[in-house]
Amino acid sequence: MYFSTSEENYIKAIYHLQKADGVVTTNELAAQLNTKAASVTDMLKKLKTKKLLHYERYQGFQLSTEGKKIALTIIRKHRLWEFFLVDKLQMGWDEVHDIAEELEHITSPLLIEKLDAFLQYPKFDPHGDPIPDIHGKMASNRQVNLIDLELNTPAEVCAVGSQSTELLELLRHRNIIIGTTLQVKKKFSFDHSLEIKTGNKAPFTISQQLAQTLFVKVI
Amino acid sequence: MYFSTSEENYIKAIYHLQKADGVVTTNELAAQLNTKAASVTDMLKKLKTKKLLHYERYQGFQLSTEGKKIALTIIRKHRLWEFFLVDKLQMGWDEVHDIAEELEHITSPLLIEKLDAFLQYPKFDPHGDPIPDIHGKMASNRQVNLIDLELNTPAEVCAVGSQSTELLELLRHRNIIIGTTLQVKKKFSFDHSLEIKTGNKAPFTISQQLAQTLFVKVI
DNA sequence: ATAAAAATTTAGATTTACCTAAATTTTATT
DNA sequence: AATAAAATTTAGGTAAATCTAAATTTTTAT
Repeated sequence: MYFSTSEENYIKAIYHLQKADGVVTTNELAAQLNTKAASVTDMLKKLKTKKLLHYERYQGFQLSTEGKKIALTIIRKHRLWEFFLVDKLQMGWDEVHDIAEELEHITSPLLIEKLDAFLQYPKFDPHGDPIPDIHGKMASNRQVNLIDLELNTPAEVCAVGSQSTELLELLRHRNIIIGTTLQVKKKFSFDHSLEIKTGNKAPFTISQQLAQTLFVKVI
Repeated sequence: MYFSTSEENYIKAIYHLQKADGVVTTNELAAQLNTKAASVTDMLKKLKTKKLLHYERYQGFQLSTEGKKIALTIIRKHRLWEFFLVDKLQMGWDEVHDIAEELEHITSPLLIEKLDAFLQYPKFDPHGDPIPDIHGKMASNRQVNLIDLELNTPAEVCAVGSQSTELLELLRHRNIIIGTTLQVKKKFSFDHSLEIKTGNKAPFTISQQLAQTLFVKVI
């Protein structure tokens, strides 16, 4: 089945958002794609008829198994191209994203397998994100300190740096447990505090001290 | 200025056709692009307002200087990617064209300069066609025997293999002189005769013997 | 529990790049 | 030179992916 560039961009964006929030909402997706909610609704209907999406109006949505499979092939292409651009063409890791956004829509599967072989089957892209293999399997993510987590990157809390009761009390208060999914929305350089978002709730702020004791894996 | 994939495909096709025929006609371009004459007319108007084309209705058309410049950047990208696919990814020279048709529309100029450097500034693509440099300059084409000229590739007659009066008489009859622009439209394996087209005229057939005495440069 | 606010969907337009069919212009032929 | 044929353009329409504005549904807050 053929997918347009626009369809592919929606599939990929839904994949990333549902990793963070479980279920995705129309406005959230519209914001992610810099488009309007009405346009999103149109595309959701289209993806539903193509059986890529579980969607009931007003109820949020998620990719189907087939949809996730498509998402992973696109992410695979994106990350392989990023690796190529940095490793072979000597570009900076910070200047390759937009180019890879275009390259990921090139259709030939043979091209991607040849590229993967040429690059010697890299496991991580230049940002540290794992590259799915041809079957969609990928290494689990590197564990990073919350302080180092990139903005708007969904991650899962996987370890804490201490077991002090004070820390655990604070975490309980913030509703953070091992396995909680979150993103950093802002970094304030004045005091290195972070604005955090978990699930669909309103963002809140945590201190540098707290962030330094938390370890996360990018999802 | 931004050009859509479709605009770029038209520009490139016009460039190749005008190399062969001097001036391009609507039906010719429609045939080349597998589309309809009416669609071509629409696009011609658009390219004219963008000042890429000299066009008066019913009178044929040609790229402007600016249009040619754009065409050369697209051809540059196409041929560099073909070189990459064959030289680095080990693909066959016969399986890279369609992939390069997609890759040539990737927009980043930095990408292309980095790619050119990575490939060590190749002068010819895997089909023997010269690769324009960043300024649009390219080596003159390799001289090949007409028998070996690829289908639908505009070429210019640049030498004959003998000066016999019989040959010259035949050439005069066929209206072929040094500098004549032609394309091979068909190859008949039964007797190795070729169907040839020059300018806007109806195609005609020439024998294997005649083709073997003619040398051409791809334009 | 209900009204206000927020989120989502529907309705109806717009732009790009196509198309078919009809009209027009050019070219070829008698 | 007139007319038939071929080429080209115009007119009007379609599908994809957007948009704005209005209507609907869900959520939130009193």
